[in-house]
Amino acid sequence: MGVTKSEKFSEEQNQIANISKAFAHPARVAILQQLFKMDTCICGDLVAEIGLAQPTISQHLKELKNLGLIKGNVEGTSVCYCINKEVWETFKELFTAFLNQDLNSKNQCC
Amino acid sequence: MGVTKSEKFSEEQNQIANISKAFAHPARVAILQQLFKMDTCICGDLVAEIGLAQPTISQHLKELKNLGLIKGNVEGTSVCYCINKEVWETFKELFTAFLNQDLNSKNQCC
DNA sequence: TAAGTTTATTGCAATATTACGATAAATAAG
DNA sequence: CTTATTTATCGTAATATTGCAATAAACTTA
Repeated sequence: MGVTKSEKFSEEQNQIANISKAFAHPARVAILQQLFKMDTCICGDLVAEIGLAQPTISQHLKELKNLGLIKGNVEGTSVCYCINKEVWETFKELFTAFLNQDLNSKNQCC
Repeated sequence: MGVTKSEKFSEEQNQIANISKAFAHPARVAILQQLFKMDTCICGDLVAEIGLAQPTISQHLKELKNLGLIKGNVEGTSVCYCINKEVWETFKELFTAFLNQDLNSKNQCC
């Protein structure tokens, strides 16, 4: 118990759930928005921008990186993070298809 | 500790995170897909369709209902669930905007 | 009213997530 | 080499999520 039974679901369903998990915390949403917004990649600036402790931000960055949504590049003592465009596009298509499902018009019990 | 610090984030960031949470479990993704797919609203059929126990499905349905994504309608001893179109559309727009953010082209450190 | 059907709720166990202090690791500057 | 700067990792505490057996609640039918 307490474990998601992934094997009961399709590949697509699990993928949507996994990507959603990445978006399921406002700090990670904020990090992604910052990476989109800044014209230069940010690093520890995220710690200042978002009001959470450095280890917490580092942990969120790790999750986004593990999923493949962002890439990290070491520059001296600091690390520069960017959106991984290819992965973002792939995820976007998967998600857009899910969001744009057609509702059968007969479907009206409530 | 262990509590998401929602107050540090914008309304929009929290909204995206909350909607994402609803999508962050394959069983809920499967439930939503079924509700879209069936031409008649389903109810306990979800328990048969998805291979989880009845209380578990009931709990997932409750979460989706609390968020406003689905509506439930009692019909005799059974309950018929449907997508809440208006809420789905609202969430879709919010999400689509998030997914379609523009990447600044100068943003190339990695 | 009694029995059957369907869904919701309760209670609990297992696991996952979030947060951060302490500290390690890596590099840069002096 | 020493010190400062920046980021990652470890360890741990608090909380949230997932899953289901047991049971309650609501309704139907006999």
